Amino acid sequence: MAAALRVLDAEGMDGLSMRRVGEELGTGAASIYWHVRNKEQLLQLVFERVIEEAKLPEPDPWRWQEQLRVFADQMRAVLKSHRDVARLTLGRVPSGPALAVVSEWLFTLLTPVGIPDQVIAYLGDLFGLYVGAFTFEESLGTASFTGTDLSPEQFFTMLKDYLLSLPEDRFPHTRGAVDVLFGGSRDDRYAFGIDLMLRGLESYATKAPR
Amino acid sequence: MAAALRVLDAEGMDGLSMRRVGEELGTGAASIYWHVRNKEQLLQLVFERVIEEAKLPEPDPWRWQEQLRVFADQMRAVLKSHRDVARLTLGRVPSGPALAVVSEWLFTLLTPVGIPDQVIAYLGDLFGLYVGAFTFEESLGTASFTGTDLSPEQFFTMLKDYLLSLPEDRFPHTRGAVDVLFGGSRDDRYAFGIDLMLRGLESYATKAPR
DNA sequence: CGAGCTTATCGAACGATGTTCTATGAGGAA
DNA sequence: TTCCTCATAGAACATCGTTCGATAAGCTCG
Repeated sequence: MAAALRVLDAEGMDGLSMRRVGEELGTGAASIYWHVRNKEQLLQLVFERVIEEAKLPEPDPWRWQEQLRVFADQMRAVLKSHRDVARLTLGRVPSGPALAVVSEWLFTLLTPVGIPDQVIAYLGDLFGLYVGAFTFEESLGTASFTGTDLSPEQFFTMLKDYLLSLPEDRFPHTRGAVDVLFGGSRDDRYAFGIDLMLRGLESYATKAPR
Repeated sequence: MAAALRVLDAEGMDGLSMRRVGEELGTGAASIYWHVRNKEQLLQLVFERVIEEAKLPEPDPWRWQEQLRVFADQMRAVLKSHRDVARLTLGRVPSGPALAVVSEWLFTLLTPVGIPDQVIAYLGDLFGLYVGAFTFEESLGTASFTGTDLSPEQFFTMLKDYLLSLPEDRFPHTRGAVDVLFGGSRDDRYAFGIDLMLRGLESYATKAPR
């Protein structure tokens, strides 16, 4: 059932209509409503289905930072492996089982180094939010953008030129740092966010794992 | 022009149709397309209009952490002050002027404490992403949720019960921490994210401001 | 004055969407 | 055979973003 939807997801999210799904199944559009209450529910099923693809390594508290990094990369890779699934993450809570597994994984990884339970709990949320939001923007990507019909490259060079045209006395730093503002790959930006959170987490880690 | 849209934004985003906007203006729906190319562009205008409401304090590097915190709270407050505007932030780049102002503010605030330019640049992105994503979820809030027609309270207590029904040997931490997982106000969760980033930033701050 | 241009609006229509309703079968159990 | 469930089909509804052509109102310029 939800399997035929993956086929659809592989051809994009806009244009994922009920009729299109029905066509994919060889049935009509209305037939779907027997299996599923809403389109919303259908999307939720797709979402959960994809989330379950993530595999977690055996938690090793001695290398908790590295493992969190791997976890973050994993999640992003999974979300990006299916077209537009990233757009479904925000505001969705993963299905019960997946939630439990990730939660337990985080606790067994981080409790031994002295990080408080409350911090771990919030961190799970935060991680999910970050990877969700980042891949979300990545998924929107270069689409439509600002309502103008400029290509993303055009748009960015325009913005760049604008920043360079700023009065030098009022925007000295920004003018000088325009290259560093727009430079950097997406991977770098993603890694930076994870890194910043990890650095923050270190200030909570009091013990060495025993 | 964009003024009449704020009135509409005050009555929700679903149901913000071109026809409704036209009605608000006392004109038809098609008339809008003379002023604006797309609905996308119209939303962009609304977004920029709202972003400009944010006021930044005079940057004071001696209290950079406190000021970043109030900045974050400011942004969230602004995004929440207009219904559903939060849903527009993700994937959007603020209009040129606003971008320049915020960027300059960040540089003058953080450069004096020794934080590298590259970090500041990425941080601007990250902050925007975080506040955008958080308010986004807040805006979706309790709507529709998982495709089921349960109220959010019902949903959460169900999820809670599920976690408590887990086998104790395989999910010891999660079972024990179920209250801390679901406890905590939204404000607390938001503050935690900001806090974690600030703690991470501290590890970049090498100098005391002079 | 009036011709022509820009500015702005209007109504009708098109195609597409999510969803509902009702009718209609297929397949097994009684 | 009869009945019940599982599943599908088609038609229709309301709504949406968008396009098109016609139509004025207000201005400038000859």
